[in-house]
Amino acid sequence: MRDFIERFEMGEENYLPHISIDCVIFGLSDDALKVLLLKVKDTESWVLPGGYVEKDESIEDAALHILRDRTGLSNIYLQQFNTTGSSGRSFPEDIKVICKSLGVKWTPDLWANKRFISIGYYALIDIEKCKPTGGDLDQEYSWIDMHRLPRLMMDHKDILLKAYESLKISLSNQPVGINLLPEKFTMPELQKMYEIILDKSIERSHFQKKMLRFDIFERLEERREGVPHKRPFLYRFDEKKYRDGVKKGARFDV
Amino acid sequence: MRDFIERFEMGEENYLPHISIDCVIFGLSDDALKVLLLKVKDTESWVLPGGYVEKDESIEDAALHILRDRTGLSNIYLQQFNTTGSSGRSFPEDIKVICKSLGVKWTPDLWANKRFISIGYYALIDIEKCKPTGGDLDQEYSWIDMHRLPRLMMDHKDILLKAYESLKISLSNQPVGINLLPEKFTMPELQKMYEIILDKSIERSHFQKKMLRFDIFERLEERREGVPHKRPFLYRFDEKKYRDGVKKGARFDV
DNA sequence: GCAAAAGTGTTTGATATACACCCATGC
DNA sequence: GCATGGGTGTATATCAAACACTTTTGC
Repeated sequence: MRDFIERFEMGEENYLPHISIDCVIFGLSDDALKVLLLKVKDTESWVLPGGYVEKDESIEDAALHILRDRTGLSNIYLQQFNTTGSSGRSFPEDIKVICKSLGVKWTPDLWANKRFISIGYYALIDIEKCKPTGGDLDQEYSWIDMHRLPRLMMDHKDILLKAYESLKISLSNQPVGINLLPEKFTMPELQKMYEIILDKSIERSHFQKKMLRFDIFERLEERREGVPHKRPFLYRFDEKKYRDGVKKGARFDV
Repeated sequence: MRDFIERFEMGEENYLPHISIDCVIFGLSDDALKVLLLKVKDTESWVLPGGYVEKDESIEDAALHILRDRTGLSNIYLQQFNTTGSSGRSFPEDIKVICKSLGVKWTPDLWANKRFISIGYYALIDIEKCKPTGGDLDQEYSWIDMHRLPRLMMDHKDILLKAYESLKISLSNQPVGINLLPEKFTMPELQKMYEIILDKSIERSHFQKKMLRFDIFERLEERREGVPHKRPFLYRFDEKKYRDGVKKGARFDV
């Protein structure tokens, strides 16, 4: 694991200047879409997990490193959604607060105070598989409901909302949402996922028929056990069938 | 108009380091989707119109400046589609060739040789309204058929293909294609635009019914004159109706 | 008159929507 | 037994796809 604070202090030598990576990590729990946020010590403000790009590292690898540090996961579904770079995009006052919380010396001419262009990625993960950590920063972290966001530093709320819009559009045309679920899932679970993210209710019978018509889910012999009422079948996403469908020009609109 | 060569020679002082903007400018002509490319003097290679970001300029403004310089147009439909930044993304040999064609001195430690992160924008324009110029570079330019691309320098072909994929996806869900047409257009013209870009034929009657059901086009009294055969009606895009439709959750899938 | 393109209508099958029915489970 | 959620079936409206018919224009 990289020692972030040490590298941060020598940021001018280690990182590409003026460029940052911000990650929006989505997960599902308690029937809600959640986002992993970090609390800045001694404040009531939160930030997105983020970092910088090493001079010999791709921007995607930089995002993957951030994700691995925060979630303990590799093999993550990752999607670049937006790069934001308005002309005066620098936040020296916020950086000051963050430096204080990290125990790092802040000066007015610190490299991190400069104007930054942020490359945004969102990740979709199965929250059960994830072991979140404060990373090297030993920060407080929390999975926070998309619809009950706290105050976020810098322009991270704008970035987060853009990620959410982007996710909704993707989910409407592609079955990316399966990355939020365990490998085996039921149709009601799949439906709930769509309903939560797209924020609308879907008719049960219609949903099942549509999904099965896509012909990208394999129904298993097993059923979900240990639940009340009738036990729903388990399904598994069939990557190959999906790719074949895409090749043939099939659509997966919800 | 900015003197690009002068600013390029002092690039280290004028621009954000390691960041470039590449623009894919799409237009329609001769029943084909075309892209504005610049020919590098004394070579058989082409490049995308591009540039760098001034230290006090937003990335979107940087793209708009490039577009204005190349097309003479402002008020352009502009869409950011991808940021590419693999770890070794530097092209000193290509930069050398480009410098030569610009009449600019090249050295191995030139700022432009360094690793660059490219922010990609595509623009949709009415090719008739456009007065393309080589810009300050006095380069040869050409509208080139998307399906007959020449050799492109650096990784510009990858960038171009990503822009095209992104355009196709957008066009499948949103009526962005109207930006490629004049203000007044006929249904057959609209249909042709979809057929060209999505690279598939669409049934005439079905297309008209679907488009009119969207309820975002206003049929005018006039018809397209000076054409053989029956004269088709002219239509105009109704921005307000479209926004209302989006608000109400209407879909515009083609 | 003829060919070609455009507007419109018709037919058939597929999908969307709403709802009904039965089944399995925990209490 | 009863409430609840899940699987499946049915009826109707809407839409997709293919095609036919009519109109309008240039030649």
